[in-house]
Amino acid sequence: MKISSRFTIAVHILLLISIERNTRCTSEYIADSVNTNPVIIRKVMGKLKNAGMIIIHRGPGGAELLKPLVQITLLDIYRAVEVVEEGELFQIHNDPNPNCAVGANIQGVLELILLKAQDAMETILDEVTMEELVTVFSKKIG
Amino acid sequence: MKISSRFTIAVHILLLISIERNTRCTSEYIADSVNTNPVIIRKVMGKLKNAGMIIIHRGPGGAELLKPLVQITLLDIYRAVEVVEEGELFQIHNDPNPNCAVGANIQGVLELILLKAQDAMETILDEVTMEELVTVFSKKIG
DNA sequence: TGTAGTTGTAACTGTTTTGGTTACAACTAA
DNA sequence: TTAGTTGTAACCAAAACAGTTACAACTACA
Repeated sequence: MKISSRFTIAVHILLLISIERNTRCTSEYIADSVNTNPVIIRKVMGKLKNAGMIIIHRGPGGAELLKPLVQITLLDIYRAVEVVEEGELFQIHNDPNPNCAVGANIQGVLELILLKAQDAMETILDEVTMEELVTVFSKKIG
Repeated sequence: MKISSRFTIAVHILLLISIERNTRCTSEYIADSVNTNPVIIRKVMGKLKNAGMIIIHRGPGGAELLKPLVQITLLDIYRAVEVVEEGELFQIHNDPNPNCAVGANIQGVLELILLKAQDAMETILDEVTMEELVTVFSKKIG
């Protein structure tokens, strides 16, 4: 099981838009950097648009940020591309036998712990902003 | 995307074996409590056996714990049933364009953060032992 | 020594997700 | 008007998941 690469592709897209301000970032241009199909890029960008992060220009193509980089965390992107449903990282087996002491109580007991685990993971994502990522990249690129 | 219910099924199995010490926990008996097919149970139990957590009796059926409950954490079980590969919770898109500044560096930068996020999640699982879970259940059951 | 009951495993099914592709209508700046 | 782009539908192949049937191999016990 892996969390879909839609998430890292979305980060890639936002980085390109943020760093290459002078380039018209069309789906084709971005697809070449990500190394995938332009349609994949358009689908992901559509989700970023729905989340209010970017505006996409239809005729001439390209996109721009709608929010300051500091206000976009990795968690925001993760949510925007819907790679993991809220509170449902772990699939708990459904319909355990309610006539069994274990079956009747396991869902409630595990849910608490598993939500906590998911939350710990998502908190790390929430602590990283696109601002920080762009800074790291700017230094690398020089 | 969801982490396979193999994980919570494995916890369910270990709880049954731990709590119903006087019952011969065959795959059929357990399947009735989990509410699934006995073959599913046998497959998961096979993994718990491979991890050295239980011993399974072939002829008469049933299984017993091989480790003290304190020495089995939820992380141990999660690893035993192989629901998420080590350090690969997040799928990073492969082959980004190395001729692009973003494409050439994104993997390295993201990997660090995503490993940290995965680790935070798994740490929570590591903090819960089967001993604690059994205690919670014993109180509920009374 | 049979035999009943159980495990281990192979082989198959249907469903969902993922990543990718082709095709094309709708849009817009030049 | 048109060239280039977006948005979307409609596919495809591969993998993962959960489930099921079938059956050989095993073992306690009558």
